[in-house]
Amino acid sequence: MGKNCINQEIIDAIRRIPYGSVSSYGEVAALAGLPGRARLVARVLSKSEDDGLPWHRVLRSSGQIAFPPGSERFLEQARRLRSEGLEVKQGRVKRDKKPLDLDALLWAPDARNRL
DNA sequence: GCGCTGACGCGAT
DNA sequence: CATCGCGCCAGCG
Repeated sequence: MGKNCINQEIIDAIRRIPYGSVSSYGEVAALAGLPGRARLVARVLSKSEDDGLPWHRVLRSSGQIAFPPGSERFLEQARRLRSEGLEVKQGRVKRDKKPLDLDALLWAPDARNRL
C-alpha cells in the first residue's frame, strides 16, 4: 500500500505545478516529501499515463528536457512547453523575461514571493 | 541475491 | 562547459 501512496504524492506534486511554469525531478521529489529521490520521480513519471498530468513541466535541474534531443517524446515536450508560452532553446527552457503584467502575476510560479 | 539500467542531482575537478 | 563519482532506487534478467 505504501508504494501507491508515495506514487500518488509524486503525481499530486506534479499536478500542482502551475501552467506556464516548470519544476525539476528533484524539486518534485522534495515537494512530495521525498528529498533526494529524483530518480523515483522519473520512474513514476515514465509509467504514469498522461491523463491531464502536466508531465512536460518537469525538467532536469539544469532546465534541460530529459529526453534524447530530437526523439519523439522530446519534441512533444518542447511543443507543449512552448504552447504554454515558454521559450525552449537547445532543449533547454529559458526563463521568461517578460516584464511583469497581470498574466505573470496570476500564473507565475512564485508570484507571491517575487512581490 | 547480484548487476545493470534509467525521464536524476550535486559537488569536485 | 564536460566528466566523474557517488547517492538514490524500483524493476528485470
